[in-house]
Amino acid sequence: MQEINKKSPLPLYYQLKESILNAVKTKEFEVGDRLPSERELAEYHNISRMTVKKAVDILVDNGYLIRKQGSGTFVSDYQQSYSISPLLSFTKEMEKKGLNYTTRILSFNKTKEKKIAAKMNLDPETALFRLERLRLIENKPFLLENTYLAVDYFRDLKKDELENNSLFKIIENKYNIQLSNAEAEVEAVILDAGIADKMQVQEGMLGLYFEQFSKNENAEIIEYTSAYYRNDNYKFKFTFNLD
Amino acid sequence: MQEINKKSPLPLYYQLKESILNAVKTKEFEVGDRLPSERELAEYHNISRMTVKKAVDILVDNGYLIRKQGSGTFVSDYQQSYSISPLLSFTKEMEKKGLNYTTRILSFNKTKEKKIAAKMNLDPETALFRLERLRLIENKPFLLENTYLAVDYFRDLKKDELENNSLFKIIENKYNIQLSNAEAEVEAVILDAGIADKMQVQEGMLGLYFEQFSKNENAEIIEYTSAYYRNDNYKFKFTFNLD
DNA sequence: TATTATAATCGGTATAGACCACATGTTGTA
DNA sequence: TACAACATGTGGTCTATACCGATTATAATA
Repeated sequence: MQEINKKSPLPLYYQLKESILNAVKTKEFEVGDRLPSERELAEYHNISRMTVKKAVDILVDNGYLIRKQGSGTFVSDYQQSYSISPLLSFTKEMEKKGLNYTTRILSFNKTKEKKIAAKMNLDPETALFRLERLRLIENKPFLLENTYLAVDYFRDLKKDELENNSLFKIIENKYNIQLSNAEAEVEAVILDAGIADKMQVQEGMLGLYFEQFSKNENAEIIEYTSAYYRNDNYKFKFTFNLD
Repeated sequence: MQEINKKSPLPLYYQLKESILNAVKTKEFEVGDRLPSERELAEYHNISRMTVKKAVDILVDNGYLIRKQGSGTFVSDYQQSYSISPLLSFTKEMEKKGLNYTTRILSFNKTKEKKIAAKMNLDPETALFRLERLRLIENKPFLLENTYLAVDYFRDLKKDELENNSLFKIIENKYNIQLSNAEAEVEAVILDAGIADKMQVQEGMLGLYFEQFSKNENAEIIEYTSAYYRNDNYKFKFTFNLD
């Protein structure tokens, strides 16, 4: 278990949280194991029990640990519900199904949009790349997506590399950013004229509106995508684990 | 603002949390308002600041309040559209978010429906339990779901145990079936008269239609649910891992 | 008047200690 | 042996206090 540095500017509870998390991930503490008691951890690291509690609180809240009063704190076997986002796996999913798919880049430019920056927990003045893509299956538009990336993370991003590579491969390989998880929200919408035109459907048709936030291991939002799906022909499908 | 009863068996932080939440809901504290400082709240209720902090922590975590160091704690405007993950257990999700929820069992009976059985990869003549539930958040209908279970797997399933327990808990604990994963599909729909009536919204409103197949470790479909979600107030949200 | 220091106030972190409720292992007794 | 009583260890709650860093209001200065 990693030591705690009292002279570090990082809060003690934060260091301890990371230390425990690390021990869980490296299997030093395995699923089902009982952690040292709060009092033991406090004594070991020479910090107060309340500080230990704060670190454990966070990990319990995030599902990594389970507390049992009178008994101890244990490593959880809870895994975040796993699912395949149609956005992420678009390429893979299409190949698996043997469908003809294409992606058209409608636009790629730098912008500054305060609302988007706020959603991404960035400074309102942050420069962003905006990538608008239309995805087609069997030559029929299926998905229209707007992706935003902070310029600071993605210097030298060029349109032509986006033409030929999956965005997620670029993020992970060229920029060496390890994406950890993503949150997504779906709602039903009526497609307005602008969207309907791009997707070659009639205005007023039903569609799905989708927002996705992809995060790195420090829970910083790396990528934000908003997208419209056609509601016919193909369904928005995903799977997730339950154990 | 509601007083705190030191003789109550309820924890002080819990009482204070409820008190603040109540004050927010009754507009005693309106969106954007600054709350009394932690020190003021502590003095007013004659409790320690750490206890106030714990109450505020929870409300900040649930999105009701926003803290600004050096400035104060404010009522958030985010609570209007809260995100709900339907994929995990509804019960668990609601408790985590600290929302008031109820489930009404509209009907529970045995049926034989060939189309449903076919979807579940069962013999068309298989007897099925059909469970119709209406789920409410803060007393507003949010989700109307129809769940089907094969009678063979769930002998002795009674309505009253469904009233008091999460279905997933019953499946796992009473019937000892380990659910492994699920597939889900979402599409946008217009709520027809029958559905809209049950959900207390106007006919013709937008909603989400959701189908879910839960499988055990042998990839047999144990549970099939079709559901309608209201498209306002709460968003359909989910998380997935990327690594 | 405009700017710059200073003070006051806010939440953020941390401590040491206290008592409670719950779970479990141990011990003494029937 | 079986059971009840007890001791112990665990997390749950709570206090009073302290100092830090960020923000804002106020006062001093140019």
